[in-house]
Amino acid sequence: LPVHANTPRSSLDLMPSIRAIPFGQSNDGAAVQVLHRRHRLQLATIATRLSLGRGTILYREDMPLTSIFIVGQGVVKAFRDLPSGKRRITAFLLPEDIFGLAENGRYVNTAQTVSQVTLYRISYQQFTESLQRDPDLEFQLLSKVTHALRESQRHAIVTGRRDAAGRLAMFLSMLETHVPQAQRDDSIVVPMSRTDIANYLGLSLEAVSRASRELARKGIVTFGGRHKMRITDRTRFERIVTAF
Amino acid sequence: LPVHANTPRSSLDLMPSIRAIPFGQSNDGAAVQVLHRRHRLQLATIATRLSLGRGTILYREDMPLTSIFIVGQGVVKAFRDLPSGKRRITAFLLPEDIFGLAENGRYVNTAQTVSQVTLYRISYQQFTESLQRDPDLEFQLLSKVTHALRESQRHAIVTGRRDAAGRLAMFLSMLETHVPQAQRDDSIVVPMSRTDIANYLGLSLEAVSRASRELARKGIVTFGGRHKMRITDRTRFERIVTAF
DNA sequence: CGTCATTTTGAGGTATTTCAACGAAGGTGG
DNA sequence: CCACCTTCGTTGAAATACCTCAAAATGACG
Repeated sequence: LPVHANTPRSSLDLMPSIRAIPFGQSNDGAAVQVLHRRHRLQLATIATRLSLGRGTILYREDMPLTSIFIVGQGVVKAFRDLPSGKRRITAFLLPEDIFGLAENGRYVNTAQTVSQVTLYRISYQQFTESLQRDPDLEFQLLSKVTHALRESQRHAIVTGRRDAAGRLAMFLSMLETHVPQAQRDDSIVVPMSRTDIANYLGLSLEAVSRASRELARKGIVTFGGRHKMRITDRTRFERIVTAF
Repeated sequence: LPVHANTPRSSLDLMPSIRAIPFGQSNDGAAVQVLHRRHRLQLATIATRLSLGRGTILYREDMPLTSIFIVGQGVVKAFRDLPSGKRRITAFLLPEDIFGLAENGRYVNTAQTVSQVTLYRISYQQFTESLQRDPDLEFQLLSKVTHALRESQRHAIVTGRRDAAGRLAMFLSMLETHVPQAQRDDSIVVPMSRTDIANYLGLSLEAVSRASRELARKGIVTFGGRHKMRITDRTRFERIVTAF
């Protein structure tokens, strides 16, 4: 499945900064902030760059932990499939996020690319060795995991809302803040499918579809295709996001 | 409000191990595992021991970060009050958990004691200094925050269930695993109120009450007062916990 | 042993889930 | 470049489960 898998490299330009690092004996998640230049350089020397197509599985739940990953471009989803057949996406990993959360040496989620993605893969062993050699790097990682924890709590609060439209609005608001927007206009890129959004928000696909239509019908947002949207009534949009 | 506030101490016996440490520029949560003996000793020298009654507010959302806390005995809840008036408990902090999650120098949740509690308070500044001096301690903390992240994801999955009885069963199951059980019999201590449980599970108080009654009526559990319960049909209990 | 807070119970309202089927979009191969 | 096929998304209607409101009952505390 890996399309490209180059050997370790040292080009700083190609090694992205890190936003989040859930890892180690347990965990996954999305984190934040940027590593210092020298940390990036250090990690670049032990990272393998990957370019992967949409839908590629990086690892599955319960598989032995072998590597952690850093997102360069694109979006990855981390999810768990429940006995009922339902799927719960625990986090979307965006550029600069680091992921590969594990527990007792096994990944706790399944990771799959949502779009064409550029990734940096680092063997877990080498990663931990780097951490032990560099306390500063470790502190950066700690900050990132902490941030991921905050994000996870936020996620729990969003899914606690009763109204589908409100949950969707909060999700779109989060996209606007966190997803790199290449656009010059004020449109927001929605890289994931409606199904993915439903699995993230804890709603049925139909509920997400209806909520989208509802926001559009009320003139609050406009969709330009399924992966691009624009907020046309910021006031009412914020009111919905906040009103809970 | 603090009932007792002794000066810093160095008694290792009285300084509990740490289970979770969400802290720093952002974050809160519950974590896991135990610090090494010498770490506990080190923290004990800078910690202040507190003995607090039920319902004591330790800090409020948006207040400036001044200290982090470690639970010795008892239970603390971390929550956010939403504009609608609803309250969402993001985590229960149990013995050995460390908490005081903040973001941009301000606590992200409000922390309040659920029962009579013994706490260790450490000034944030001294805490970070200890971390910088001791990379091992920092690594332990990283492990704990990572664990807290896993717990938060688990919480999100629990609240994603549709059925109240199932959510309650998962909650009770979690209590059985994590809450110190002084009892010699197989009964489970439920330190928090039904209202707290409702706020944690994202249900109404009435729904929790009805779910409790439902489990009891079916003979799956038995309640001995509101704060003690016993699982009388382990098979069906596990079936409910797992069936989702 | 009385008061206050918490919990239980009942009845009705509402939003989402389900089930089913149609429609649109994206990808592949001829 | 078009047709076909598969996946994804939209729509409609009924069922379910929780929420809300209101009131009684239970338990905690002093």
